[in-house]
Amino acid sequence: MLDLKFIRENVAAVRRAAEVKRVALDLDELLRVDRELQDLKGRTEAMQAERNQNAKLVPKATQAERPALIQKGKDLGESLRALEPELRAHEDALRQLLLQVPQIPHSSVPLGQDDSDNVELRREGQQPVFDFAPKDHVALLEQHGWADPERVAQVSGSRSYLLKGEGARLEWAILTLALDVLQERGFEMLSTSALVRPETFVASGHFPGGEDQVYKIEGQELMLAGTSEVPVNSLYAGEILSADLLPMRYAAYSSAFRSEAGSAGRDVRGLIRVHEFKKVEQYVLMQQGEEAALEMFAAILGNAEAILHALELPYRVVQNCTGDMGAGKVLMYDIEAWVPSEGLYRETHSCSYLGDWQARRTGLRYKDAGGKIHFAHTLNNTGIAAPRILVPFLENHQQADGRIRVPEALRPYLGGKEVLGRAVQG
RNA sequence: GGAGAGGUGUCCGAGUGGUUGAAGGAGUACGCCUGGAAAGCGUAUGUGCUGGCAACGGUACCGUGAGUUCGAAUCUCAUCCUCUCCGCCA
Repeated sequence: MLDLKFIRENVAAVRRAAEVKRVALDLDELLRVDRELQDLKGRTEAMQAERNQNAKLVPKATQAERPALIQKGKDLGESLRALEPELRAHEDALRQLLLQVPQIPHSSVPLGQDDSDNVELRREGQQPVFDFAPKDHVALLEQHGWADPERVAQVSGSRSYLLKGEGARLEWAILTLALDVLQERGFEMLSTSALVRPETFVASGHFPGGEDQVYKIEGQELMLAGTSEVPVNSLYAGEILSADLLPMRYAAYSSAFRSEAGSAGRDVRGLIRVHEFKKVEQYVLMQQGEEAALEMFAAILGNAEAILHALELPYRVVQNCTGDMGAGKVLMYDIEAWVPSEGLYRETHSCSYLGDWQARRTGLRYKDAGGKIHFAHTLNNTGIAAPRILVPFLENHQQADGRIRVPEALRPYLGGKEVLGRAVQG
């Protein structure tokens, strides 16, 4: 959501943002509804003023004067009621339109239609060179007995996963390592529920638009969040925080649920795209100010990179183009880790700066030292998402015998083991 | 799931139909006092929209939504949440 005044005064910029982000927005309709609502409100408030004045006269009036005043009050009430449906319709319409208004992208964002227009910024780490035929992660899981896809499908359907033994411990170890890295860097751990109210999705910006990606709980007004960004974003909804509490930096752990409606048959095999996964999300609430925000953006990007470094995974950093960045975002970079079996990089992290777009929806403000009130700015980035991270992890660290080398930084989390799994010949 | 109590400003807390945006206290800010500080004293201290250069107005908001009324924080209904007790339970 953007400031209505800003929209009025920057029509061209908003129009362009919607265009390059490929957001369907009838800006002219918005402006029209806004003008009409202003007019309606003016008339309503004038009548309310008159009604209030009139009502104040009643107790002072003599018995003889009262009936006339009360009648006048009734008439005013009648007129107000008559105006109400139109007023409400305009308010609703404006709110709906405002929810569709995209954030203005940062000047550095490349123009583009979709993820094929994203721009690679840099590559880090060495892609492994194997002197044997490398296996894909599904084969590796199978070799070590760490997964059981057929039985899981019977229990939970497709796009569900199960990890066993060392495989399960490995997932746990990686999550814990990520949490430790973030904690060292000043992030407070949150363990959050994925079960949230529908309005929190509106506040985060996932609604309207992402409804079919979300699981709804039958018979309850609760839904399952696809990221802890949703509950954390709404944690301070409606509050005016003291500025000295900011920035708030959270490493929020939760399960994440995604229906994957519309992903058709993509990535059904293995651990890339599952309905329920575990994620540590970096979430930052801070004061406004682009310079500081961009520094924070770099910091949370750096945190994710530190985690990948610790896991010794080759990756690249990609800047998302306007068409692939989401309506609410000012700036967005993805981190993609190298997946040898596919010979390409796959997204493991997604780093975003939203300006005050999210906080306006959430109603999250803070009071600065001078007593002025501003909307907070929000940023988020994946800390680590499992099991997807296991895909590059297993594949990059496989050895000729199929066993998995454990990077040094991860060994303390796995009882000091340097290698996982059982070897097979040939 | 059953029974009861309650949700008011940054916080505590008064307020059961009329001039209450809301007593009182705490906190905070500024000033006075003081060698300095504390205490004390004085003043100020909600948000959105809207009118105005401004001073200052108008309007809405006392969990949320609907209703009754000339007029609602105060009455009615629904709903969400919190607390206590019972039940169940990882």
